[in-house]
Amino acid sequence: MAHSDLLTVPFAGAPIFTRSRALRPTGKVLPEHARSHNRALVLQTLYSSGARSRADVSRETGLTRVTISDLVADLIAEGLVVELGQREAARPGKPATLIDVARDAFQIIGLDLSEHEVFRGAVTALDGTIAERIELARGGATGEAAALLVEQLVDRLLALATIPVLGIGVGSPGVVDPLGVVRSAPNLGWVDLPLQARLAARTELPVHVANDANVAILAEHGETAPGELLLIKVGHGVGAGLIVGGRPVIGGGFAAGEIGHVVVGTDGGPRCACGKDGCLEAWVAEPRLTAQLAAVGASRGSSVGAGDGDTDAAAAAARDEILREAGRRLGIVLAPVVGALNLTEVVLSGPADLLDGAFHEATVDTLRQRTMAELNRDLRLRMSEQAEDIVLRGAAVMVLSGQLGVS
Amino acid sequence: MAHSDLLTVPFAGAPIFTRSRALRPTGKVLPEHARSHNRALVLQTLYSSGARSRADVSRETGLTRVTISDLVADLIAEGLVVELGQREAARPGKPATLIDVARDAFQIIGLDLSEHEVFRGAVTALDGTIAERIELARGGATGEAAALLVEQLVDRLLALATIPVLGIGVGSPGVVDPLGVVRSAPNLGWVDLPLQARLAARTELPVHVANDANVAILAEHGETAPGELLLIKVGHGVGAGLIVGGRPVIGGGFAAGEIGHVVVGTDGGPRCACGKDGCLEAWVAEPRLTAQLAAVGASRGSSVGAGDGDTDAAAAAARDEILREAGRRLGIVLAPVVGALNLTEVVLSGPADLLDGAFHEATVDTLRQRTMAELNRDLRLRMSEQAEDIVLRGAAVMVLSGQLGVS
DNA sequence: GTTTGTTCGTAAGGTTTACTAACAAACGTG
DNA sequence: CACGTTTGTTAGTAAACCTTACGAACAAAC
Repeated sequence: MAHSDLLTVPFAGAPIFTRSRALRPTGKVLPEHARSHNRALVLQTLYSSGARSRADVSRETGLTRVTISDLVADLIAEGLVVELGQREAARPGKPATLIDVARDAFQIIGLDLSEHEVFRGAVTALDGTIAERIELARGGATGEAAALLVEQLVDRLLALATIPVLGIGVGSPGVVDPLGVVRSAPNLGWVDLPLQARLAARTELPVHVANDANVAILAEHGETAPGELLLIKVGHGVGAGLIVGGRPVIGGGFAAGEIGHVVVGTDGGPRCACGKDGCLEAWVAEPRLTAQLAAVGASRGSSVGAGDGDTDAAAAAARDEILREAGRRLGIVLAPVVGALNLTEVVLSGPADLLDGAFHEATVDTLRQRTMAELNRDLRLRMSEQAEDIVLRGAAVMVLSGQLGVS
Repeated sequence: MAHSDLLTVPFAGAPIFTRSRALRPTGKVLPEHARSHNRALVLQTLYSSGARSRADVSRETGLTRVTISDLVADLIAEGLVVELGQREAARPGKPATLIDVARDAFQIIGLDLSEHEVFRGAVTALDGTIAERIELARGGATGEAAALLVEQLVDRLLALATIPVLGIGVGSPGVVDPLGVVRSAPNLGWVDLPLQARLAARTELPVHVANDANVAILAEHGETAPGELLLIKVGHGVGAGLIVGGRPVIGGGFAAGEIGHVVVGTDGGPRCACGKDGCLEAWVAEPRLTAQLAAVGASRGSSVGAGDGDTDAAAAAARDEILREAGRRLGIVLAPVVGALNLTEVVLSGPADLLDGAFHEATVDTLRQRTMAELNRDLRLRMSEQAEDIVLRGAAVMVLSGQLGVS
């Protein structure tokens, strides 16, 4: 009973439910809402499975061919789906007319405001492929100046779009509420900035704004789609995005994933900018790591120099030790989260040259040592393969998901 | 747009969503499913608001009076709702006919298998009020013997029920999957025990089985119903129940909340039965605490003795220190979870004489010290008011929720 | 005592939605 | 070339909720 994920089916004596359904029905549901859901289901099916016939979609969704035809007619009329002509394959019966999401009819604009020095933006295809890219040096701008910079970035991206834009997705640092108000972003000096409303008013397009890590996890989730996923985003700060039960976690105060200032361990640690000792961010944020590495002389990137072998080896060992300790600290903080949520997959996103070696290993080892082995046997910790575009691509997914019900 | 919690509404150019909707539509939705949802909505409204007229329900739900009348007619025919006669109040207009959930027409059977020495069970009213109660000494029974004991308990409870039984709810220790198979419960020696199926076949009633802490949190959630809630259940072991985004968290391996064997801090700790040092359970499980308290001579419960004042005061101080340290350890483990999920409410369940003083204070203090103050300002940590019946009452809620869509 | 306005619950009819049944078109196969 | 298969559409039906309308019952005002 797949639909029980979405609707309660509360007959006395009815089959037992999966417990994934809503505990409290929140409002009425009309037949037209069911139709909207089925529309999204069709788009979802086409988007993830590629070009199909109406009959194929019917078989995959369980809806009848008639209903699919009807839904598809609406979608074609709206320009969201296109007919691609007849299927080539040699099969008995009337040849199928292939249909697909109108992948080339819309572009998406994505913004990544999470980096310290630059605001990044891109025009992408529906699948997240980046067509155009702009970086705008922030130059330390904060408050209204930073907001104006964002608007300028959007304007320039819109000018680069060659076809209609489906919507704008923004990954911002800080705490962002569901209405797209940046409640608090210390680095940018934003407090209660109605970014969604500002951009929507300016562009007259659908705009979605969310926390950068929560946006990034959408890019990751689009690929494998497990029910439980945690993404750790290491950059100027440390943030997390969470998907639990297949849904993004927002948090009671809209601050889910703000894990950077949780204290690690019980043995002190470096003094953090927030005043506490041993915050996760004080251990593993990028600036701190690079500074530490520089201090031991193992320069980041290529450590090739004129030094002799011994020095090189010693430097490499010192470098590994620093990264291993940082990875260990991340594992210490994650262990309770992994245990409590019984997570199956954790993804690391950030500079690969820092995270992808000793750091990664230490985090895995620490997680395994500090959680119950039998329960978390199939826990996977991996590096994100999305590199620096993860927020931009996640922003595209956010728009796609929000506007079409597709991911 | 309250319905967007349950159904996607994916028009291009449609209003911005709350992000609480499903990311991936999981299956088709038919009008009849909408009807089921609305049925549950009516029951929910009546259950939580008490006796109302059809017109009242119409106003509260947003459905028309006609539709409510139709749904209520069905529910009355099935015996789930009853008419109570006319409203007394002096108001203009035709007097309303009050209707309510048939609170006296069904009982629920709840089982709590989480205690070490006894299996507890109860016959409750729909609201969780306990009508009859049975405790069965386990006597160290494990495996099939323990399963037979559960069946015996159910039989005896069914015999005590005076009216039809809506269903059976079971809170079991260990890992329980959504189909009610106890995947693993070391204390009871259960591995892949299909408890739900066995009891359902034996009684021909709807049966719901879940982990004890996940059941307990339903009892707590019924009262305040915030979106995010964490319950820590301290007993022979330590377990947690989680509600995130209004939904119970199950976990990728169905082991969400199994936090007892997560290692606390970075300074070692007592050796745990699982072989690791410093597991949460080794710090704060009830047997360990009582043993420690006994060792310093501050006997649990009344510490009144023949000793002089100084000794008493010293013993009390030692006792407080033990509890404070345990509470601190709990706070250390919870801080990352609270931070990552941005939880608003944490509930402690267990022996109040252990948890409700220094322990509680230390946990709160530690949580505040180790998380970001601004984000978790409105975090509340409180003792459960449900005492020992929390699992039994949660089991009733689980049945109510599963069978009627009501909580 | 009558009138007026309000409220309740129901009845009738319409719209939306997805279903079943049936069919024409188009193709491969024997 | 006849036949079976597959596709997509047409036609009709059932379910679910809506709007509109109405009788019944009551309070308040006259």
